[in-house]
Amino acid sequence: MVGRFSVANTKGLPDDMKIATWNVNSLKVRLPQVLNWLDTNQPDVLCLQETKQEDRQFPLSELNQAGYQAVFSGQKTYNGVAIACKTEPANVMHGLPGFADEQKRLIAATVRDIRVICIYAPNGQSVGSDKYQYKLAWLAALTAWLKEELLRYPRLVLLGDYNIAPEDRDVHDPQAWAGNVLVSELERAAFREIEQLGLQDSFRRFEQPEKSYTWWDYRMMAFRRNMGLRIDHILLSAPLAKSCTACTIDRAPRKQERPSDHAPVMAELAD
DNA sequence: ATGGCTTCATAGTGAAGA
Repeated sequence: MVGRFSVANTKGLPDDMKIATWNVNSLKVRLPQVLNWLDTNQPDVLCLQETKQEDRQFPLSELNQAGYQAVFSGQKTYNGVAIACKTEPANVMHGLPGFADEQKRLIAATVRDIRVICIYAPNGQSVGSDKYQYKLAWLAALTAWLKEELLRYPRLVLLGDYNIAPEDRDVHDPQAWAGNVLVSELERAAFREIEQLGLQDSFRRFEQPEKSYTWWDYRMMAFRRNMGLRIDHILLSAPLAKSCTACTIDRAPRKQERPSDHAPVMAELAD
């Protein structure tokens, strides 16, 4: 499909879109890997989470040199989200409307004709904790807002670190994790509510290897033993899901020196 | 075994992540 051009496309851009997400666990530390990954994979859009840096530190010129524009919403130490894209982003929005929050967890922009929403959902720490309640409230506010956003932008992708493994097959050891944060029934119900808005998990639209995960603990040699969770997702509205030709997890960066604990996920769209 | 590792922070008796 690469290199296909449509008559209607006056900018001469291909109709294909590669849209990716990666929790980098500090953009400062991971920038060389991010630039390398962009160079190798050439996505049209890369959403980043846990950039962990204030906006004035954001490596905009490095990304520009790599051929990407970027919008970002960061803070010191924690959280932080960004969208890097090859074309001009429009209608940029920071945070969840109506949800007062110091934590930088959402940024949205229109790239070409697609509404891109980059999220870093709260971790929740432990079931029943204050942070767990905050996670559920954040997800509820996200879902309520998405309902309107989908009316404004029918071609919409919601991607990022959801901090939810939707099903037992997304968990390396479902018995050990049962009832834990990231897999608890209320979190999974919140994920299904998002799906019920008409957003489809692009990864599950295709045949996938068993035991496919996007996050592995740094400890216990968890990556080598594939003790992981699938918690990073790319959800597509119906018009985009129809044109999705692939969704893959790229484990290669997790094998490198000083990796993020998350792997990138990428979806490919074709008209 | 509530640990293990990594980051950012500060110099802790660390905090948080997932």
